[in-house]
Amino acid sequence: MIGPKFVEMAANEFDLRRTVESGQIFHAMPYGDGWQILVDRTPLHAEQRGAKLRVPAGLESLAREYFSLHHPLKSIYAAFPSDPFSRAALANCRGIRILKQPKWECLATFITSPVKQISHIRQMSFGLRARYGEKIPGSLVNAYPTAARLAQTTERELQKCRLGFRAKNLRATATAVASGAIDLESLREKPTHEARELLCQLPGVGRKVANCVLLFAYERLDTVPVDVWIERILRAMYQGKSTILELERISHRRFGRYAGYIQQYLFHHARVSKTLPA
DNA sequence: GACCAGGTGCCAG
DNA sequence: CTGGCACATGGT
Repeated sequence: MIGPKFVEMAANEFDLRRTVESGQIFHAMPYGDGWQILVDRTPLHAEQRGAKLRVPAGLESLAREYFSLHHPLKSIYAAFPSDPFSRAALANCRGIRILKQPKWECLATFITSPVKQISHIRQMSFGLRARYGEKIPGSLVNAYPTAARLAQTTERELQKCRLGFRAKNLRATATAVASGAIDLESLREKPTHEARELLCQLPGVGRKVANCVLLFAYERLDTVPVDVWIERILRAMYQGKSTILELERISHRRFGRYAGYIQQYLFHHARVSKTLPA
């Protein structure tokens, strides 16, 4: 590709394509032999060749942090359960890493996610970016709109991005963030349960969305967001009638401190293979 | 045209 | 605390 000089970095136990297609982010663009991912306001063009990752010179540390190249994948693999479905998930999803996402973008995106397929979440993200996001030179997509910008819109305006009943929640939460009623940065230093409690006070944020934000933006790798897929998987794995909350607790206890990672592999494997545990 | 999608909030029992 | 339902939109 023409453009800035590329440098190679070591990236063992990393699968770029699987990672960006695993339902964590919704705006990665295929580009050249790799992907362009707008990380906050920095377009990150990454290509993978085996255990090497090629990124533009100067963006190595951004790439290391965003792709979480410091996570101990070998230890995480070792924590996987030994049932056939979990082994198959590991075999087929090896190399997926939990990204470190910008906090507001992650929160806002998952507020738009309830009862939507991943392709629809992608469409809403692109719509919001195109209408309200800052243009970034060299980027295929606009930045995710700031909370302040979305706080200025009206619900009717937001509906043009086809958000449906999510528009009201997104606008209200944008207002809470923009006004300082909640400080997303300060959640970083709080225990997970306290951070979750604060997030759940926001309109449109329940336990599942809060857990996605904790896992994908706050590096709480033991957090398990239980959506319809994970619910079906866990019900099959641990037969017996349990509430969603109980399923979350069971998996947290059984999977351990990387439960969120294991959850992500089970989720992605179930989706791509269209199978559930026997 | 029913049915479902990375849920949440609210209400009845 | 638990189960049931509405909520917008788009794709099989």
